[in-house]
Amino acid sequence: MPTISDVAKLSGLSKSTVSRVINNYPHVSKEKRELVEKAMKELSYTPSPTARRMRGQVTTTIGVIIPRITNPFFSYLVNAIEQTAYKNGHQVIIFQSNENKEKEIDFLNLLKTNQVDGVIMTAIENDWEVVRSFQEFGPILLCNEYLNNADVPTVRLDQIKGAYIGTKHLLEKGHTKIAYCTGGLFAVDGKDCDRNQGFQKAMQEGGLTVNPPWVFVNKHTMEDGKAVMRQILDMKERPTAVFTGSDEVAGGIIVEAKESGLNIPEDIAVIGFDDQPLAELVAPKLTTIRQPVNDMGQKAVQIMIKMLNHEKLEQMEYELPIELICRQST
Amino acid sequence: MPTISDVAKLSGLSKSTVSRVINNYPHVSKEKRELVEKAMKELSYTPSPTARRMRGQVTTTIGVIIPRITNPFFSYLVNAIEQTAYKNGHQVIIFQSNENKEKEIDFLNLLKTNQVDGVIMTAIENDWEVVRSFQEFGPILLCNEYLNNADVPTVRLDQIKGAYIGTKHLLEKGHTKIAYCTGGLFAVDGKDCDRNQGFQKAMQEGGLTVNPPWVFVNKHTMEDGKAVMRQILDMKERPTAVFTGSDEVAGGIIVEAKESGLNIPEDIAVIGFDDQPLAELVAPKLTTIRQPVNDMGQKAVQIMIKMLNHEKLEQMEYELPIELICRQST
DNA sequence: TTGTAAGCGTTATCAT
DNA sequence: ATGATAACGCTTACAA
Repeated sequence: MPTISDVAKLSGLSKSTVSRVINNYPHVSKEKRELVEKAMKELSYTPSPTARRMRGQVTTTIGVIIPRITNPFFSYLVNAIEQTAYKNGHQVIIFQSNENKEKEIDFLNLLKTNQVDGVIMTAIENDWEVVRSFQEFGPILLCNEYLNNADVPTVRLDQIKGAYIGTKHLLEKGHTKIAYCTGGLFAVDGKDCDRNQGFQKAMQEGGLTVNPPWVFVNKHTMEDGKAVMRQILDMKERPTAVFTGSDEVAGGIIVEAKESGLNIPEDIAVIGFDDQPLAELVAPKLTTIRQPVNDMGQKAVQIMIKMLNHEKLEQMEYELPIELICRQST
Repeated sequence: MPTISDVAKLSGLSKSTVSRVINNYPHVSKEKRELVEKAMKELSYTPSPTARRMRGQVTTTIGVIIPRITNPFFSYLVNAIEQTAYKNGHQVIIFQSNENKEKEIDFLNLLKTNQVDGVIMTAIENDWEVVRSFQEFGPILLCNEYLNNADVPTVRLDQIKGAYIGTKHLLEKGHTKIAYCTGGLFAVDGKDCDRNQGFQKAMQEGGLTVNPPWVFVNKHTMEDGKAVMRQILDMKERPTAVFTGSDEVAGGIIVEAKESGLNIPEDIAVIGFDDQPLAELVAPKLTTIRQPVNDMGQKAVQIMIKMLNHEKLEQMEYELPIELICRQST
């Protein structure tokens, strides 16, 4: 690989001048500039980002932390982030935390060592106190995930509303025995907590109380969904509807229910969350809460870029709309 | 951020000794080593990978080029690659080419500038002659995608066989009017070409000829699948079975067929490729060709690591098994 | 066993 | 307008 010195030598000028051309500084004569450009072309020279980074300038790489890429919600979110970043000349590095605290720390360390210039977190595994301490090494932005009293810029949806309208919809269909699946626990901070609240609010308004055996926590995958349905089948008193925290789980529930000869939505209604492509694929098609992933990814990158440029943000929280998509599973 | 000099100062030793401890060189006295370790801990020091990279050693970052992350086949493949790499202390950077030649070149340039130490390509957009030229900047490995006469290490499946057993299966079910969907073109090099061959071989053996209007090229997504089905519906003479190059396309075909009141597999049989999770979700469940994504990802990383270490490879081509998963759509 | 010093490819500072 | 030089944080001959 040719270096800046090679270009300098070939063009008969100094490294400084070459550097000035590269970073197009104002005070370089047209004559010399052309000389340098010719030499660069001739050697097909590319500046070394490593060296530049060492020198302490470039801020072009964005790290994105996701739980797992095989969850379509996140693959679509990452896709939106990557596309937007690329258009703006930024590179994206994707990290899977696999819901693992240590791995998350490993990745945040890349911020510390300047491997990435900023981090977009779509989920948080460690306590906020731990994550916060990394803010001194570079900007951190929350996207999708959020904390209720945190001092971080956040791009989020109104999860309370999401769970609320979903549950309300089940109530309107006449259900009174409603089960609830969440990806998190039933009482924590942030996104999942808000969904729990939205669910409980709707239940209360309907004059219903939450039945603990019908609450399933830590459910993420299609397999989890199948397992949930098997548990429900074993119950003496079964719910007539299930609210889930993800389309994948909902899909698993539907597949297993049909396997056991149940009809959907007659015997059991199911509502998903995300509006993933599979929602249209499964039969019956899935009623679900649509999250505007593309907009969320775009917005997140736009804000991250502002943060990297040390621009002031107008707001700390950007909230995007969420809506019910009514199909056939309810 | 503390540097190696800070550690040296605090421990009262030289940078060299600290460096020796970091890279655990043999000849350091236990005494000094402990001194250094204590200082490192005290400062919570992390060596700067940027500086190390500049010095020209570290080879720990692997780039992976995929067409799009929202295709489950690739998200699962990337997942396997990432997990394996992480276990071996390697970092993975994911690039979406979006089937775009320029973007692919942009990413290969990271190899040139030492941003990544090796590249795993799961698809190739540019001509091999172009890609090959990047080999001088670091190891390139083909995974999933392949070329028939190329001098690159490759981890691949027997695509001829895959298409062959799929088509054969349709023949055995008594079909004679078989349509064919591919992600590529109907006559190129590599993976898709082999599938075409497998398809044609089975057709010939069944005494059938390929009907051009029933060949659909460049089909990738569920939407593409729906469009294909709509085209088929408009035909005077319709095929009774469709072989597709991906479960997503097959899913789209099934959804659209059901929408139009057709029964599957009675009116039209559909066979997918990949065995993605959606294969179990769609009704009827999808008959498909399983590709061992996990094994493929694992193997690819293992070989890439060998290449990075300049170890000699026993073979240039590693072929993994492929099998028919028979469900209800045929 | 340990330390000194040069060098990796840039850019910023200070002269000229 | 241009050039010499130091500095970024690390590794590695070479010396001691």
